Amino acid sequence: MIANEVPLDGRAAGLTKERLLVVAGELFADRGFDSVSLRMITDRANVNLASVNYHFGSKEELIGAVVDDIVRPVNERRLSLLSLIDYTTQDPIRKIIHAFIDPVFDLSDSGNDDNKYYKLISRCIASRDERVSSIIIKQFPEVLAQFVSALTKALPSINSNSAHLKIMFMAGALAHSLFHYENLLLISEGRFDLNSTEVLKSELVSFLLTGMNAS
Amino acid sequence: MIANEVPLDGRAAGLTKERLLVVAGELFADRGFDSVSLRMITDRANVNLASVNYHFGSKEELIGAVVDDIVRPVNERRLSLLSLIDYTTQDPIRKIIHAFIDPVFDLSDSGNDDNKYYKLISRCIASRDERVSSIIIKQFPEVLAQFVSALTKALPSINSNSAHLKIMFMAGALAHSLFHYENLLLISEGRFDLNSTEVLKSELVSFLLTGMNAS
DNA sequence: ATGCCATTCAAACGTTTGTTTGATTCTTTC
DNA sequence: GAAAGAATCAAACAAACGTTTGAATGGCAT
Repeated sequence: MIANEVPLDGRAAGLTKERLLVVAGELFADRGFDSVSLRMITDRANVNLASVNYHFGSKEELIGAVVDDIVRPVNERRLSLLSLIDYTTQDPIRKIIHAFIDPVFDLSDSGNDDNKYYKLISRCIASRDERVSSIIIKQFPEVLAQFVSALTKALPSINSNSAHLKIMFMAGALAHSLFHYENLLLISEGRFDLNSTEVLKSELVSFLLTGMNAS
Repeated sequence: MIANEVPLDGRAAGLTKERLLVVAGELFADRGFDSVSLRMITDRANVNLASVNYHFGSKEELIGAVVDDIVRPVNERRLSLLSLIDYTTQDPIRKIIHAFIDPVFDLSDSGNDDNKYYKLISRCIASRDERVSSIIIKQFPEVLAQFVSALTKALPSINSNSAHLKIMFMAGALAHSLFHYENLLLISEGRFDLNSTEVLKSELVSFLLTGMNAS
């Protein structure tokens, strides 16, 4: 029966779990992980309160699943792009920068609801929450090390301190501008012609590009 | 009686309130505003639980007082330094950058406990917490506008979009690197010779300096 | 149809949270 | 020194939280 492939009622396997991930991601994105209760999530997802603990075990593991779902693909794509760089060609630094930021900007290319992914990923990148950063921290030293190594190849004269710091500057500029992008549109009413994040991205790239080559 | 000027017991006026601000600031700095309960604060400060509501009215107002205490002086000093800039002299951009970041770095010049102020102010700058950002937001549009204006004077060819974004990049790089400074020291054991934040600051300045002049 | 397993459900659990209360203690003022 | 006011205290409050429970419900193979 082909019709069974598209179940309509809420009892279909995997549907509740998926819906929890989506709704939790939306709420976490614009209210933070602490301020969102399980009841907010389950109410909005039209599922029972207990289903969170049934499918994920605890709220902490739900947060972990949401964070991992968005951070892991980004970091994997970063390392993948980074490994493709040929340092003998021109402008390897530009490619390093794109390897770092493109996977983030590309998050909402495939679908709708732009700000959701942007706010969520920037919350993860710049998280000050112990529970979240413990997940990020597991992946980031590897990512950081790879980008430091890449930067050293592209700029042989750079020292380790400087390379580490510049990666942090890049991460900070990315996360901060992405998270406050909405606010920026509101503050300067009309003066911004940014319907998409294209302008933000190109400004960010040129800003980082010169910064990486600094002294 | 001169001796009365320096009261020794806990009943002296203003002492409990002051101690609450200090201890709350310490705890907020490295655990965030949500994760710290009033009982943690009052226990560590050796004061009664009810004294928070007596002196501040609510937890939210305590957070507000702590945030305001650290953010307001920084922003005032920023605008003060900014107003002193002579745009006919050389390197006005460098001075703009210093006007933005120096008041933050200077926070712990006067006293001890470096990381406390750094982590707290960076939590405020890059806060994703509604309660905190509502306090920051009140002051930041003015600061942002002034720095955009300054950047426009120093770089007449820059457009408004670009200027706004570059200030955000600067704020993000500052907050992120300052907050994760500890972690950075841990990750690269020994390789960092940064006993102070001097190296971080000078790297940040040269990074931002070239970035501001980008395209 | 029947038994089985996964899922959903309403309800309650114990804990922690910020807040309030009313009595008590100290300081200040006359 | 006694009254008045400010500050501290132990105790309790109601609300919200994450979690657990046990029954009810669904699909599915036999």
